[in-house]
Parts: sequence; structure tokens; C-alpha cells
Amino acid sequence: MEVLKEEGFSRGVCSNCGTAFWSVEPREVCGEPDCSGGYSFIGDSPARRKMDFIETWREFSRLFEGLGYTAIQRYPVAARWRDDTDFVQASIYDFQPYVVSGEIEPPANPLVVPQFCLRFNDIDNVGYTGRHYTGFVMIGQHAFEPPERYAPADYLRDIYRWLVEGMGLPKEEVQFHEDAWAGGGNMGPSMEFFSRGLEIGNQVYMQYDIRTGTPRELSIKVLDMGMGQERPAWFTHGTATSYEANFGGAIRNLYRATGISPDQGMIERFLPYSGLLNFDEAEDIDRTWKLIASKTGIELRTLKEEVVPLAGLYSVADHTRSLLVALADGALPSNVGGGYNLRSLLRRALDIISTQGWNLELIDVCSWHADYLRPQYPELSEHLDEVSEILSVEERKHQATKRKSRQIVASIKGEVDLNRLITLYDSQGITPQMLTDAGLNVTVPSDFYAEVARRHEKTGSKAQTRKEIELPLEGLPGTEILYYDDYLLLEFEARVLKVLDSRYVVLDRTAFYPTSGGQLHDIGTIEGCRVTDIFKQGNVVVHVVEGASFREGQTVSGRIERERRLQLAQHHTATHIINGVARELLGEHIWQAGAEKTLEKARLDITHYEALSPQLLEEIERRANEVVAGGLPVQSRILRRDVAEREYGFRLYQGGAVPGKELRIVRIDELDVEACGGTHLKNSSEAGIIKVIGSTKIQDGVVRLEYAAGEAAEGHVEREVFGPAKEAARLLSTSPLLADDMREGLRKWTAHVEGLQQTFRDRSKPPVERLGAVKEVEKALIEGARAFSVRQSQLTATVRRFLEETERYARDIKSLGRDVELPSMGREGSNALAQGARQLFELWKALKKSLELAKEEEAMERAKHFKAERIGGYEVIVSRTEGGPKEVLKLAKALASSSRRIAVLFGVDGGVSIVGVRGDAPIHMGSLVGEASRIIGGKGGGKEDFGQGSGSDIERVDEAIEQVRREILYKLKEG
RNA sequence: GGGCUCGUAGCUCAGACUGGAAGAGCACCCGCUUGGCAUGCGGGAGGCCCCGGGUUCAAAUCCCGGCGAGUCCA
Repeated sequence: MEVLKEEGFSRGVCSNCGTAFWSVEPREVCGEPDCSGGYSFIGDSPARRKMDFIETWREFSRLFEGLGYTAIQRYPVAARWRDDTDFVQASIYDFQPYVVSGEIEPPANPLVVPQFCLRFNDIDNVGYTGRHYTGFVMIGQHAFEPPERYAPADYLRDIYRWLVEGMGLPKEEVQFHEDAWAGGGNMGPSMEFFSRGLEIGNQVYMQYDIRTGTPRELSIKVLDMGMGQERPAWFTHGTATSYEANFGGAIRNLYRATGISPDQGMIERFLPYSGLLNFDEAEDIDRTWKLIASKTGIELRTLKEEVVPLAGLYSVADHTRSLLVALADGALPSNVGGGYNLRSLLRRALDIISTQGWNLELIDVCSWHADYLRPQYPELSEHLDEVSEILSVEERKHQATKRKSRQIVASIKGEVDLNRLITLYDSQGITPQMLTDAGLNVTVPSDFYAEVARRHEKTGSKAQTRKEIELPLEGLPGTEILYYDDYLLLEFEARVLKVLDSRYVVLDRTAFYPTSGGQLHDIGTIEGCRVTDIFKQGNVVVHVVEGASFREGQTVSGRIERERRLQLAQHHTATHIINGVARELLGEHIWQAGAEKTLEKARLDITHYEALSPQLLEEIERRANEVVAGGLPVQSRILRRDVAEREYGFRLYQGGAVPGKELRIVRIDELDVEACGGTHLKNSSEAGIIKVIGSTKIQDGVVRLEYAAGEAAEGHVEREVFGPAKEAARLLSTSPLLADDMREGLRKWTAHVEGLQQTFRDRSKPPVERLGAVKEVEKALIEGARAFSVRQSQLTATVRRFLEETERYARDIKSLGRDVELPSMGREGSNALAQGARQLFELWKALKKSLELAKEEEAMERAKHFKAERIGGYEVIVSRTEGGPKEVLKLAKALASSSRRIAVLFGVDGGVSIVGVRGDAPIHMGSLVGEASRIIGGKGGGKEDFGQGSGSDIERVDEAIEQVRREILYKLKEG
């Protein structure tokens, strides 16, 4: 306030909105556009200097560096250091939660930063209003100080100098508004600065923590100034829309590529009303357009023809810039989380381009942006190849979805009710608009999207609260961790601090690893008592001990089980190796999305835009084992958070946000570096061997890799590869169904596999060679499994099943007195196992078919022997025969082939199956057979002309036959 | 993170709600029409109905789990 008084400002209250504001010349109203009558700088900027987007930051940072601030690099727009948001939405996000809470030091103090931000809530207004963006740069001016050094007056004076000296605004043109602001659990007074109706930026003086409800003074007070970098450029140029002043060469290239040139005069007349075209709220867009046309005096058609393409062009400019930055920072479009926002953005841009019929590639627009932004963000130009790849994958997906949608829309006939409308939108992405565009007559309620939201409410989520025990551990110091330095430190002594329920034990220090970071806990003993579980509560490690007999204050010795610790360390280090290798091979967009390390195997979820091909998996495995063979050192050390971030960047946070001023950094040579608390090998060679077990796409944009290291890897290979391959080959080679030379081939192949197995078991050989031997067998397994379309792990069981079934078919064919004809078969497949599997499947199909054929012929044959009796003009057969359901069915069908026939057959075959078929006789066969079934202790039913049922009481078959005959007689005579 | 939709012949899909003999179009093979091609007509081959369980006298169909594809929302 004093600062403003010094400069000749005085306080007033807005006669319109009642806000307190400061200005040099007395005025009635504040500077808000609503109160002061809109923007009055367009075409008439009071600024004495002009600066474009890039120059804005250059000037701003130069001015502030002169004032003692440090200009720092922007943070990635994908906010990986936070778990409460996907994207950075304001510059202060960079420093939440740990800098703001005082836990860690800011990278500089005070500082300024050009932070790229993403906000999707106004997406529908982008392009139309002239000032909305999905992606923008918030220039932040921040200071983090204890109360005694906090100097809001200085901060305000500094930003005032920017307005007056930097932007060259006469002080008479500036107004300040007093306000208060709350967000992120903090609150404080704020000061907004305006000129000519445009808010240039605002300063928030964060003073209080309001998370508990009652304001508490913060130990660190924070200056949070945010100014859109787009604002000064727009303001000083006074262009009709902000977009023209801010996209530099990109917008000029867009004009050229699309042939559009904006009619400044019309836009200026349109803009004041653009806010009305809010696509979420405006109930009737057409009426709104008409309203604007009449207010501006521009003909409706002209207005639309001019505004819609231009707004589309601005949208494309905005969306591509947002995508460029997000993708270059490693974010991926997907169907979940923030990825969905990126996908919507991308599809919106693509749809605009195709609606307007522009010949425009997104990646070209991205590269224009990258060129223009290079002085400020040179890193964007380095990732264009990766961005291009991701964009084209997404474009392909969008094309496929659109094609599918068109098909579905084309197949819709008749009425479409609201339910169907919502289902179409929800599950296929087909909007009501697409239906009306296709000429379908549908009534769309005006609150359609609200209705969709309501449905989602209703089906809402069931809260799944995991119950965790909360032990009373107040006052205990954080446990000293002994497992960081040496994972083979397996014996230690410590003092008992607390024992609860003779079960939960807290020590002053421990080498026991608690379950965390996806790694399973150790087991072992303390003073001979078994330790079965270890977990962390805050900074305290709690040991779960069976029958803990020691007292608090006692010194105890702990022993950790070696095998388990080694295996878990191997899996954990292997995880870092796989992560590093995956990034090396796939690109910078690879981030850990989750991980788990157990005794049997480990898994790592990585962000990637498509499923991994078998070739890529093989490549990852090969590279990982080269790393193992290469014997790279694995170093770990404790670093201050700010130091670590400066040295290695945000790549550190693979496992998500980690609290604390200090971080433990685990680094595998040049391959990988992560903040991680796990137990790690000292050298990559100690992993022994890494076997990639498989990968699945667990959701769009996330791929799960599963693998094992060391003995777990060896066990897995024996169990899942050599074992099943040899067993499947043995089963096939001993089956009389296959030809002799095929069986011989399988025996030879088995011997070959055993040789490969010896190679694999030889630990003196390099891991890559050992796995080469595995790969050959694995491929045979996969190919064999594909013959039966089952998974690899099911091959042996499936071979067994198909052998049995095929042998049974052969027996049945013989028992019908026919020859089993084995078809001549080729040898398709790259190895004996695959060939054998395919032949078995072909055989199975052939015999199944010829058995069915034989049964049918047999049925036709037997049909000749049945005698029909004539009742009321119909030929009726009610009889007992032999055979199961299928045969009886065939027989009955053959017997009732003419429309004047009725056949009801009772097939005896262990149980009794009944089938009734008729032509056009007035009898409901379903209920007829149903009744008959009940007599023999079963059930049945069917349709008017067809009934089927079964029972078990063979003794009463004759009785049932009698009943059916009587029924038919009665019905036919009556008719 | 939650919801929804889909998985049937080489391809595009019907059948499913209301359980009861696996279908259509295109493509493929054979024949006829024709000087040849395009076309037209007739015939044929081709299905572990995604995998595994359950309910039922009976499951492509209903229920549960898994795998795969897609979509909407926060």
C-alpha cells in the first residue's frame, strides 16, 4: 500500500462491483472489463513499447535479474513430482508441496520462471474468445521467506517496475485491485493489476495454512505472482485476439497453409460477444449466433463463415502447442487420467482440420511452434521425432474409431431413444451431433451432457478403504536405516525402543527392509524370534515378531535371511536396469508407472503408446543382459533434494513423489538414476541373468513388463520353458495318432532341446548366450500354443486334452463300423513341436467332422427302419432307440423331414435323451417333450416345432412313450 | 481411478434381450453364361462362436473370472 501511495496512487471503491482499487487518477469504476466497459486497448495500446511473446520473457527476466532475482528453467508440464495433479496449472505448482511447506530449499530465492501450464476447463472457448488457451506460459515471480524477511512491499514495487519500465505503461493507465485468494490449502491477500480492462497478472501473498479450517500462520511465507506471458504481447500490440500476437511464425504459417486471413474489423466487432458462445452453457447455439449477428449488425452467414474457420485455426494453433510441450515432456495421450485430456485435445484439432478441409499435418504445426519457441525452450526441438511418432499413432487410432463410428451410425434404423443415445456416446464416442449429421431423426435433450454426467454419478464408485493398523508410536525417533550402504549387511545389533502386544518391535536402527517402493519385506530373526513382516509407519520401521520376549532398552541382534534378501535385491536392481534399457530403446517418454518386486518375479509398468512387439521385448532382454554382463557399478548416495534435482532432473522421481529434504539416489552408471529406498546390488553382474517373462498392455498408454533375475529367472525358465516343451514333445511322440517319421522328428527335437538346456544351465557362459538357447525353445512353445489358440503355459494340458479327444473320436468312428481315415498332412511349422501340434489339431478337426458325418449317415440309415403310424392325416413316430442327445437329434430330424410328420424319440445311452420334431401339426412339441421328460425324472422344453429334454429313469421310458402317444392322438383327433 | 461397449467364417457383421439343429454379404474354389474380359446364374469349401469356470435337461446366448480391442467420465 505504501508503495502505491509513494507512486501517487490513491484508493477508491468501485461503484459497480464494490471492490477496493488503486489508481493515480480518480475513477468511478475499477479496471475489470465488466465494470470499465470491456477491453479498450485493442487497436490503441497505451504501452510505449511493443514486445512479442519471446521478447516478453527476455525483457522480464532481464529486468528481474537486475532486481536480484534468479531466472530459472521451466519445470516439465507433466507434474511427476506431485501425486495430486497430472499437469502443472500455475507456476507455483513447481514448488508445491515441499518448497512451500519449507521442507526443502527452492532452487533459487527469489526467482522468476517461465512455466508452461495446461488447463483444460475452458477448452471450448479456445479460439472464439480471443484470449482462452489450453496451454499458456505463466511467468512466475516467487519468493519463499520466513516471516521476518518477507517483504511484500518490495515484491509489489518490483512488479510495478515491470509494468511501467518493462512494458512502458504510463502509471495513469494502471489500476490495482485488492482481493484475497485461497488455494492448495493456503490463503492470503492478493493484488491484481489491470490496464484498459485487461488483467495483466496478480500477486498473492500466501500467509496462512487453512487446511485444518482455522488459519495458521505459515512458517515460510510465499510470494506467488503469476502473469500470462501471452498478456504483454497482446496488450502492447493491441491486436484483435491474443493469438495473433503470441504464436509468432506458427500463426503466419497457418494463415499461409489454410489460405485464411482474418478480417480485423469484423473480429473486433464480434469479440465483445464471443463470451456468449460458451458451448457448455449456451442452451441453443443457433439462437446465440443469431443474437450476436443482430447485435453486431453482421449478416449471420457472413459472421459464421468468417468466425468459425478463424476460431478453428486459433484452436489448432493452441492445441498443437500444448501437445508439443506435453509430449516433448514425456506425457502420453491415453484413455485415463491426464492422458485423456491430451487425447481430446488432439482429436479436437484433427476434427477441426478435417471439417475445414485443410491440408495440414499436426506435426508440421508443432515444428513451427518449436522453431518459434527455440530461444526460450530449445528442448522442444530435440523431441520432434518422438512427438511425430506419438501423433501418428494417435491419428491412426482416431481414424479407426471414426470409421467404426460411421459404420455404426449407418446401421442404425428407426427411433433412437435417450438410453441408446447415451450408450452410443458413452461406449462408442458417437455424439448426438453425428447422428443428426447422418440425417437421422433424433431428439436430443438440451441437457444431454448433464444427463450423461448424472448416469455416471449413479453408477459411482464403491469406496474401497483399505484398513491399516495404526500403532501408537508418538515420540519415537525415526529409525536409523542400515540397509542403504550394503545389501549384504545381514547381521546387526540394535537397542529395543518399543514393544507392543509382544509383537510389534521398534529398534533404534535396523537392517531389515520394510515393504515399500514395491519391494517385498525381508524375513529373519531378532534374538532368535522369527520376524515375519516389516513395515514403515512414518519414519519408524516396525518389525512384526512372533512371541517377542525382549524388553524395551535391551540390546538385541538381528539376522536377515540371505537368499530372500539377495533375490529381492536382484529383482530391484533388475527393475532399474529394465527401466533404463527401455528408455534407451523406446525414448524419453518412458516413465515408471508402477512396480512390484516379489521373490518369484518383478514387474515394471512403463508409459508407452502402444503394445510392445515380441522383437522389442527380445531387444530389451538382450540389452538388459548386456548390462548384466557389462558389470556396471550400482552406486547409492544421499543427496539434498535440490542438489539431486539440479544434477539429474525430474527423471529421479520414477516411483512418484518422495518426501524429505534428502533423497537416496541409486545410480547405475550412465544407464539409470532414481530416487529409491530399496536394497540394491553393488554391481549389475550380481543380477546373474535377467529373463523377460512377458508384457501386457494394462491400459492405454501403460505397458507392463514382467521379468525375473538370478535364481528366480533360472527356475522360471526350467519350469515354464524346458519342462513344458519336453513334456509336450513326449506326449506327441508317444501318440499312435501321428505318423512314425513325425514321432521320430519329435524325439530328435527333444534331444536337441536337452542340449540347449545344458547350455542354459552353464553359468560360466554369458547371459545373452544362455538366453539364446532358451529363446529357440520358447519360440517353439509359442508356435505350438498358437495351433490351439491357447496361452504358452497351457500347451501341455491342451495337447493332453486334444490327444484324448482325438483318440476317442477314432474309437467312436470304428465302433460305427467305419474306417478311420487319417488325412494326409503337410509339415507346417518351423520345428517339430509346432509341426506336431498343428498336425494334432488338424487331425482333431478332421476326425470330429467325419465322426459327425458318420453319425448322421448312421441316423439316416436307421431312420429307414422306423415305422410310422397314421393318425389324422399325419405320420407319427414315437419310439425308443439308442444313442446320446446329438445322435437322437439327427435321427429325429431325419424322420420328421416332411411337413406331415411327427417324430418323438427316446434315446437310451446311460441316461435318456428325448427329442421331438414336427412339421406343421398343431402340437406344441416343447411342452410335449417337457411332460415326457418329467415322467422319466428329468426336465425339458423347447419351441413350438422342436422339443428337447432328458432324464435318468430308464425303467419308465415305456410309460413316457405311452403318454406321448396318447397326447398326440388326443390333439390330432381334436384338431 | 471408475463406468460402459465389443470379441461368431479370411474380412464386415447378424444371431444374444426371450437358452432349444451356427447364419448373411464380400473374398475363395468348382461349374454354367461369354470369342475374351466385365457381369450374371448355380454349387462348394471354410467356425474349439476369445480363454477358463458356473447355472441348466440343454449355453454362441444367462452369471462369475481372465485375456484382447474400444469408448466416456473425474
